[in-house]
Amino acid sequence: MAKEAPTRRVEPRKLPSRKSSRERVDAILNATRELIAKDGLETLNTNQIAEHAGIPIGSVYQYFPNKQAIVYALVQDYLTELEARIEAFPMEKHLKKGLNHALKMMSRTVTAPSTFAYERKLGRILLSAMDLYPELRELSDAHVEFCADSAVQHLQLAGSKWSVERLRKLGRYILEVRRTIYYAPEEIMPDAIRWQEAATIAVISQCFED
Amino acid sequence: MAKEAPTRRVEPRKLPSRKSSRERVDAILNATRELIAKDGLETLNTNQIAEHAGIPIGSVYQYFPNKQAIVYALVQDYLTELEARIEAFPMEKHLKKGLNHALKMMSRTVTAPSTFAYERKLGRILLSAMDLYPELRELSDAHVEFCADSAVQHLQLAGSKWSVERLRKLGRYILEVRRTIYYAPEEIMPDAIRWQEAATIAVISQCFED
Amino acid sequence: MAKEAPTRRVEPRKLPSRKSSRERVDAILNATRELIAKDGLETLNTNQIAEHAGIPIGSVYQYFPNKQAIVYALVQDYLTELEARIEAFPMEKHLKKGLNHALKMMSRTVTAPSTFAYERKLGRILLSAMDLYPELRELSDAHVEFCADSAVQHLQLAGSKWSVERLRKLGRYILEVRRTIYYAPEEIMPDAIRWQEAATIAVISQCFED
Amino acid sequence: MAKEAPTRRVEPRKLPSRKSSRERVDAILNATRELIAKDGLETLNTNQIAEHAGIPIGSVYQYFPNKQAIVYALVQDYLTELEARIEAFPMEKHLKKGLNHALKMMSRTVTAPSTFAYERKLGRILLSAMDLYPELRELSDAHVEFCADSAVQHLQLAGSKWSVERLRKLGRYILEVRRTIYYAPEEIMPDAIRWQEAATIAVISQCFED
DNA sequence: AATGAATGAGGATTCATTCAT
DNA sequence: AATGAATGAATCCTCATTCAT
Repeated sequence: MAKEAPTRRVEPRKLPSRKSSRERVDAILNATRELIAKDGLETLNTNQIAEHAGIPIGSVYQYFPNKQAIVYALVQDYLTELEARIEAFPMEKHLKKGLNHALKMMSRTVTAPSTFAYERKLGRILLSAMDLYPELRELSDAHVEFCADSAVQHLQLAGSKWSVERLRKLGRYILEVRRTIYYAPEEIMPDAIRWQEAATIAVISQCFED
Repeated sequence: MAKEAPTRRVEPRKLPSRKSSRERVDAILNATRELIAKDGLETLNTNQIAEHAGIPIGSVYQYFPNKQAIVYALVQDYLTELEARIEAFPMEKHLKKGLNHALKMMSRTVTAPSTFAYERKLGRILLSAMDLYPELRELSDAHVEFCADSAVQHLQLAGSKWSVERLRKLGRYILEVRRTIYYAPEEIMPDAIRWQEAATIAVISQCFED
Repeated sequence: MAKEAPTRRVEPRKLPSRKSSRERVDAILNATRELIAKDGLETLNTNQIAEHAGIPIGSVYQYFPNKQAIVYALVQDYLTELEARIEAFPMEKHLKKGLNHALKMMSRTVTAPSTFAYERKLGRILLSAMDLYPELRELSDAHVEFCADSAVQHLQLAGSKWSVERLRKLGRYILEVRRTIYYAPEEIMPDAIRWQEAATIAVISQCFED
Repeated sequence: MAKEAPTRRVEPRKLPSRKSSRERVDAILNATRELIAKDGLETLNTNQIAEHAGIPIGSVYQYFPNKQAIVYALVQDYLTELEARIEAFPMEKHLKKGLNHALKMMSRTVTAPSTFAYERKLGRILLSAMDLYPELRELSDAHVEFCADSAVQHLQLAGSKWSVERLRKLGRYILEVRRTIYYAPEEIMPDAIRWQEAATIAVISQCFED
């Protein structure tokens, strides 16, 4: 019989305070980012991370209780950055120029991907990882909550008459649409951003029409 | 130094001819599908697959040279099915009722996901796997080629004046948009399909406007 | 605890009588010879032998009860051939031209290796195998007996006054000397045969001097 | 088709520095020596080695990258010892008492085997292993080079007029002759050493006569 | 008799994590 | 606190041999 895959604790063992601690945590995270971008998640291993980061394996476990926690922190960092962008978007300001302008700007700043290919590739992998690893589900869920809430606020502010429940659903779907762009390969990149804008607006527009 | 993760051979060891062989291959693949849908890819192991399929481990290796090859076959099956749907779409017939109608139908039949939650979940995992496991990259690339080619044909048939190169790019992007729906969670499902339709059409429409 | 390495039965399962049976046995043995000469004994496996011989694996087990028996038969063939050469040596005839001449001729015909490099290489491997695989010990022992007995006869005939026990020991040692030549690499080959002759005679001469 | 047997890496994973590391490496090597002398190479397995050495299997792999590397180290140790004996032989000193005396002493000290039966048995197995396992070929080749070079030096010093090429060949052949004694069974042992001496000298003498 | 798919015990190797120093 | 050698459960995969067809 297949056993249940147990979910392990993922909180960092301690919050690094000394400067060198913060540096070490960053070294670990960056090494992990590079290894994941290079070889994927399947072959990732902690000794490799320590070696690549130039840090003894014992010290890695000083900062992270286990391997999952490293990937967890990576995803957390990533989502936090996305959420910061959403939080910072000044919907009111843009609404003054009209709904269309507001939607266009929101699409450009909130849903647009990094302009750096490396970050896009990493983002793509991290998003995939959230689907494959149960440990990351809680982060994913919290992010979904955040984005949905935020969407409700923004869209109500913009004048949508949809119910909160429906707007939340729409927010969750927009989140998925936004992923599209992370999955877009390099080769189609200048165009893809514009198409992404069109797709986002087409979806969002729904809640102003019905 | 991080070594290159070697890519392993993934062709099935032999083409099963006897009836029971085909059955066994199916049993292996189905067991794997269920285990993946249940616990994800990380904890998947060959002994578990064999046990779940009710087949001795040695027999698993009679049909597949290694563990990766099983996942590879799964993804291959999955993509083949998607491609069959694309190939079967009768664009000409729908064009008679106008471009808008044709696009809507294409979006509904070609880019819409299975109506079965289990298949959507599995699809979502397999799509993620393509990003995380280097062994699957070649399958992913071939699928992208197929879809891009197909898009060029359909869109030219529908009257787009864009160059082949541009249409190919668009085709590749649409492929990514379609993924959106696989990543859409159950809870937003009836609505999401309609939004998906809107997003797809918004993107495709671009090539008829410029 | 390390278990005793069990010795398995090694008699051929049946004596092949039909022509095609004999051919099949030869095909198996020759395939094995080639594989051993190519990759050594460690990686030798029965499925590989069957494939290389163009014979189904099931049929291999019709003629040999197990893998060891194949190698056993190979060594047996090889030793039988060496023994035939010894048995055929006409010591009396050569003695007529004197002891020195007899020793020289014996060295040339009895202890000289095949002139074919492939056979020398195979011989070298088979001789090594006799040291490494307990299953072959009995063949090796019997061969030693045969050679020692034969040496006693030949050397007494040639006039040695040593005791039978001592001559037997000498015979066993000569057998080892003869191995030398099988271990001689290609590159030194024309000369090595002459040196081999000198070494053999030097050893044999001992029993006529004391 | 028979595939090429791949040669695996055989360098020790790390050079042990701590005292206990060196002890562990020795424990592994000695356990392996005993198991090989007892049961041969065919049935040797890593778990057995670990158990016999009183060391966890994981630790075995801390010092050796794979099973082959252990045998490789064993053979290397063995050949190094043989080479040390050759390097230490004071040909000049012995030449003062004449060529015959020098050759006799060289044969006695350089080409004679250990007086310990256990070591002879192990040596015999290791020498056989060099023929059977492709991984050991490079060690064998290097040893041949060393011995041939050394022979050239010694024999030139002793006054041989042969060309370097010819002396090298002779050196390689003497190496093979020396093996004889390792293959000599226990029962003929006191005598065999003397016969070995005679054989060696007979061969070496060739290069002073022509 | 001939076949070759099926079997599963056995063996090599990895790697997350610990803990003695 | 910092280290990195040590651990052994876990997992992949092989292959000699059998036996149903």
